[in-house]
Amino acid sequence: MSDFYLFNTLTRTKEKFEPLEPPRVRMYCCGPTVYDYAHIGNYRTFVFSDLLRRSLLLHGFKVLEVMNITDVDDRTIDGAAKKGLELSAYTGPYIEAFFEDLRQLRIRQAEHYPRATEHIAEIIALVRRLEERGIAYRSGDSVYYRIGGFKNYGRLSRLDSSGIQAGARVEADNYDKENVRDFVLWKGGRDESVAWDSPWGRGRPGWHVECSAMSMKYLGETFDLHCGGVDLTFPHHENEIAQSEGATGKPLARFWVHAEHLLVDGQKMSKSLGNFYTFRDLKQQGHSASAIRYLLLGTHYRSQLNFTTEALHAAASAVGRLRDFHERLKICSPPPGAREEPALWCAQAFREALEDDLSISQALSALFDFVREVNRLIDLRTLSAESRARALEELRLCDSVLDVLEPDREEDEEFVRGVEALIEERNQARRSRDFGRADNIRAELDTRGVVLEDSPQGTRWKRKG
RNA sequence: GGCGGCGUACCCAAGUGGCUAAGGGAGAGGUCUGCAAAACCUUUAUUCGGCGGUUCGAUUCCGCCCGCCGCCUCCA
Repeated sequence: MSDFYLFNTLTRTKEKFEPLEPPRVRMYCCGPTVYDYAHIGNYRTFVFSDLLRRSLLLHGFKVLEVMNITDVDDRTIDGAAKKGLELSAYTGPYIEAFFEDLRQLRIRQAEHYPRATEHIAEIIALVRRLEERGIAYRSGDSVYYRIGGFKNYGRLSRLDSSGIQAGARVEADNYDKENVRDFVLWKGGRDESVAWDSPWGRGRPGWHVECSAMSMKYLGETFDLHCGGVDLTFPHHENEIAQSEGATGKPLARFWVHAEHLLVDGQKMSKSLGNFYTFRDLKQQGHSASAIRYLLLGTHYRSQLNFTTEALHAAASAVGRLRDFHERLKICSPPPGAREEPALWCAQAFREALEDDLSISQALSALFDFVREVNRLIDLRTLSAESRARALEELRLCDSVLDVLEPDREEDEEFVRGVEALIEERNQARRSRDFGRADNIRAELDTRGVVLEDSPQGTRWKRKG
């Protein structure tokens, strides 16, 4: 079997990836904070983790994936307070919306989606463990992590203390801490409605600690890989390492993999610039989920991805090309006696590209070379039945990662009957050489968003765009 | 101030110390078609931000400059 390589943020090099207990890969991905609808920048990261997951599967690994749902933090608490809702009543709809977006974007489900609010006991246990080791200390009503007690602090992000201090924004409550760089594990004494009992009084968990507690619960003290957006490298992942390794004395994850940011029209997405989009916004503008998926998938994960309307249209066209090819391959009738084409493969090159640090451009290049070649053979009518079957299998393998071939929506029966009735009427007109009538029907269907394709095998139709 | 990334055709985007600088989109011409669509063929970078250097040879390595972007305590 070939090897699988990934760029490891810990070493800043591309390394051979091997799980601790092959073939099972245990991975943890930082998920959403459910204070609002997730935006396309978030989905860039989640599509990346989906690509990683599917590439691991294509390679032959088994995957156990955990993605956390952060349902308690300042933003969710503020949001709930503003609307006068209980925290869970506020976050619930956003959690549902998140899963619906994942479904439409065809991001495969992780095995577990633990929520912070459902793991308070585990979080408290972890903080106690850190206390016992002398790494956590109490100050006021809160508990903090003592950076000085963990010698590897800064190893992942490669930020030294001077760098951190030079650019530091000063936190409002830093006077509670022994050192500005210390971070909070348990926030107490805020007299908020959102609080749990703990050995330190009522309070709530700090941001980073949930991931340490939950990854440990579902994946063990050491697992294979941890991924998320680049901005999480510091402080979130650095702090996760400090918490987990501080408590266990064992490495947290062997590989850290980070997805670069998405830009919109060349700039960081922000509400003030007016270039802030949720997945729902884009759907509303008429863009298909598969085009969005393809666009998010198509740029290497360690490069910034510039999201533009033009690129979205290009992605839609590329998906259309693959789908047209798939349909054409399914219906083409191989002539008897055609020779098997030995050169007809692409899945291996596709897979090998992905095994090389998810080189998606190379993978797509191999796929499209294949599409052109097979189309050519179909045109020449030299594609054998065996080659056709193999080509379909090759395409299926590639699509097990891309997942863009299936149509985005279920057609409702009434619409389909209407379209098919008009197609039949048009074909009668064509048989009687009434081309004016035939063209009128084509135009009518066009206004309904339907494009026709006449072929020796009959008339096919598809949705425009 | 510290750390890091990027700049390849009209757009997106791979890649390599020298063999025709992938692939997708868009445009142009052609084949096919009643018309279309799809598909195929041809075509669009003697050139890889600029200037130097190393080298027989650099887009690829080194230096400087210009431009863009990110991180440096709660942002994917």
